[in-house]
Amino acid sequence: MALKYSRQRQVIKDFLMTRKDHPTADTVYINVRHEYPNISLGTVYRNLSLLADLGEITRLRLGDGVDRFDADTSNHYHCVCKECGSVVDLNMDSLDHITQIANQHFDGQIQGHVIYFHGICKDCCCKKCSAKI
Amino acid sequence: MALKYSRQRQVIKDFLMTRKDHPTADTVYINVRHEYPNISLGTVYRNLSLLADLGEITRLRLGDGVDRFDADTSNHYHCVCKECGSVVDLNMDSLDHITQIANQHFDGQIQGHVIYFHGICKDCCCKKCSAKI
DNA sequence: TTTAGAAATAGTAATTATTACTATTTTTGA
DNA sequence: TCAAAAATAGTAATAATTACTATTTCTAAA
Repeated sequence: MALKYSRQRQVIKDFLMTRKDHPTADTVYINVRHEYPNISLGTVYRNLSLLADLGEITRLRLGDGVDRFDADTSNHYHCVCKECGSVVDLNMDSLDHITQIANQHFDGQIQGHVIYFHGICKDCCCKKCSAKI
Repeated sequence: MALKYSRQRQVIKDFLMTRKDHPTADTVYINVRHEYPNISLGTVYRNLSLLADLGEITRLRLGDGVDRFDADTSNHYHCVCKECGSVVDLNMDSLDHITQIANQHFDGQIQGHVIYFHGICKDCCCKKCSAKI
């Protein structure tokens, strides 16, 4: 039951810390293979889940059926670009008050919320503008 | 391309309108079979997607990897019970202001948001209370 | 330093939700 | 009534993820 060190887990976490684009398990797998060629996909999934359970990374579920992972565990939100599908960080204060509002309209007990935003990312906005020129 | 009537689609929608618990495609399938025994699962999926695209029902994605469907298309939120997994309606005003707040912290253009709450539903709250007596 | 047992791995198979395919049936407008 | 378009049932395929198992790695204690 005790956690043991594994080089694979370390490589997975190190890789995730270099990325700000919230990669999927498959993307982690493809990239980590560059420096650890015979790591298995199951190992990537198992360690991403383990790290998420430990709170060392965050699992993002943005409704498209694929889990994404974020090495930044600080409290922040995300925006999904409808044009390119990218997931961009949104650094803003936690919207805790909406949990309070929800509780006033609910018979049980509300403990938290999940939010993600959707729209158009900076890059796709720029592309649209220059296309109009 | 023109939409044609289908009895199966009608039965699916009629069933969904009787339910307030946001059933999954499989739950719809199992129940609709009672009155339409040889309907196929593919037909249920296709029609739920079609009805959602038409805006006649709403598709809910609550991060557990299973789509749920709601015949109530009015603007409201949902709470997922961590004890029993039920999905309960939360009738409260739309939290449009958070989209504005998010836009102030984002370089692109935010157009909307998805929220769901999690906590303990009324029934599970009651069970916990009576267990303590 | 050796070693034994626990934990982790690689590789593969299985699972689950969903979509795609196709021959047949149903719907509907002329 | 009839023909083309749309929908269906039944089956196969897909995609993401989890489970299984023999082997390897890690680590604490001798």
